[in-house]
Order: sequence, then structure tokens, then C-alpha cells
Amino acid sequence: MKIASQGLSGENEESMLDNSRGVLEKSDKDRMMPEHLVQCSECGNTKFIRDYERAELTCLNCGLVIKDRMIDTGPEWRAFDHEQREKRARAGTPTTYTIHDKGLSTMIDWRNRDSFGKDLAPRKRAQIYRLRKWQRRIRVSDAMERNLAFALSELDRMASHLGLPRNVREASAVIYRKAVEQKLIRGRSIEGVAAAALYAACRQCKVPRTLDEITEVSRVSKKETGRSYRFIARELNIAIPPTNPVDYIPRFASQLSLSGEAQAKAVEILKHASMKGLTSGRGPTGVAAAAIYIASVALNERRTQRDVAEVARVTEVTVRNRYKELVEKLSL
DNA sequence: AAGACGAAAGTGGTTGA
DNA sequence: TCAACAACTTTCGTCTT
Repeated sequence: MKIASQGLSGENEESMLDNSRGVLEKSDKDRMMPEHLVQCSECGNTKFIRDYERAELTCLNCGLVIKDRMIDTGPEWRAFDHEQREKRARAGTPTTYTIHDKGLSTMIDWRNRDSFGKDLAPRKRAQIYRLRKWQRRIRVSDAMERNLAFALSELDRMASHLGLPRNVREASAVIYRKAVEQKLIRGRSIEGVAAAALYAACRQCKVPRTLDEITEVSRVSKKETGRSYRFIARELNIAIPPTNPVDYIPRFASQLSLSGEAQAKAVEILKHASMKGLTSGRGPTGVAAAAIYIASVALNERRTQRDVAEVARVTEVTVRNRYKELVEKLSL
């Protein structure tokens, strides 16, 4: 089956990439290391939380994100006992929404061998050649299929750039399919809708990426992405709760290499803030940045406003304003 | 000298008439 | 369609450590 090597063995893919580059950066090395050999660089701990939702491997002790962009190689189903496992396990690749025919189509092998490994007779070979040709033509047949095939590869490209886990990719593909089914694409660019679908999927899966980050890896403007996003969200009735600043905390905190304690503190602050209604109406990234800033100062791990602002992609001024508000209203 | 602070003017997007 | 509006950014000068 043709996608066996795509979805399931991402680690191998990565190591192949690394080798071809010839140079190993530190983070790449970390990523390649078998998990049981990894040690937390902060506290030396060897126990971790595997958070497949966020694709992160987090130190159980101090909360440092050891490895991000982790790839979930497990099955997509759950089994609670041996019997269920027997029942649910099955051979072959799971179907996936990220390939335009859901990975269900049969591929004719490119080798001219029969099932015994023997060479085919010339006559048979010619027949197989013709079959292959027609299959190629049929597989991506009508306009809709072509649209999907292109959009899905675009989705995958953007998702890899952002290092998004597979569940988000699947979700984005599902959203895009719905958009195609309801004929919402006409008059809009495929790239725009693809970017919008990815953005929506990120929010649905609570792996927030800002519109800016999505736009950076897409080929369309922020304006268009935003417009398409609002449009498909409305037309498809996708109920997407407003982004919760808390969802940004782990990522920002680890980019600033803050301790787990500080991370917890920031979450705590945000909890209080949202109870007092300080988070509504404000940009979630700004609020998250301010909470992290306060936490970093409170726990003597001070980061400058500029650094915090940078990872949260807001300005220092915004960090300051939110910071001032929080300190005032929460009397910290 | 770097970082924090604050004022003022400008920007892009939402809302309601 | 347009103006009002809030949130956020940019810029720049001043204060603090």
C-alpha cells in the first residue's frame, strides 16, 4: 500500500532528511533519539508526559518540553483489553482524509513481476502498462478530485512547516472536504480556503496557531485567510470556541525555556483573570504573554518584556498594557 | 546601556445604522 | 456602504536599574 511509509513512519522520514542535509543541529538530534534514552536537560529526569494532542513530550518533573513535533505512531483506535485489541487491529493502512481518495485506492505495482516474483510475459506486461496508465488517469479524474488533491497537498505542506500533529491535519482535511462538498470553494482561491481550514482545525484541536503563523506558511494574505475562515466557519456551522489563552502557555513557556512551575503559575494567573472577565475582548496571545511575564518575574526567572512579546508575536506595549491590567485587577 | 514605561498617532477589523 | 469604535501597533522620548 502506497501510504504505508507516509503516515506511520515519520521518524524514519525525519532521520533520512537529517542525513541528507549532512549536518545535525542539536534539536534534530534530540528528535531522533529513541525516547527511552532521552533525559531532561533541566533536571535530568527520565519520566515524561506524552501529549499527542499538542505533539509534545514534556518532562514530568519540571514541565520542560523535551521534544516537540512528536509524531503519534500509535493506532487511532483504543482498546481496553486483549479481546478488543484482536477485534480492532487490522492489517493495512488506516484510511486517511489527507489523501484525496482517502488512501483507499489500489495501486498497481510498478515492477513487472507477478505475485511469485517472476517476470511477466511480454504480452501481460503490455496489458499491465495500459492498466497503469488508465488508473493514473482515473484516480484524479474530475475537477473536484483535482481540487482536493491539490488542496490536500497544500494542507500537508503547511502543516509540516508548522510541525502540526496528525490529528490536526486530518481535521483540516475533513473541514476542507466539507467545504468542497458544499461548493464553497468556487470564487475563492484553493490556497485561501486550505489555509482557513487549517486555522480552523488548529483551533478545534486546541493547538492554537495564530492567524499570522498560518499566513506565514501559506501563499495567501492574512486578509484573505481570515475572510475565508470566517466564511467557511459560518457556512459549515463549525462551532469554534474563542481561543483560550491557556492553550498558548506551554508553547510560549518552553520557547522561553521557563520552568514547569512558572508555567503552572501563568496558567493559575489566567484562571483568575478569566474569572474576572479580563480575557474577553483582548487578544488571547497578549493576555497569555502578560501572564507568562508576571509568572517569570514572580518566580525569579525574569524574561524581558521584549523576549516575551517576541514569542507571543505581540508588541511590548501590549504586554505592558495587559500586564498593568492584570496586576491592578488581581492585586498581585 | 538595556530595559521598562507611557503618550500619541496610525492601522485593520468589527458593528450597527 | 459608511462612520464610530476598541484593540493593537508603531514610534519616540523619558525614567530606572
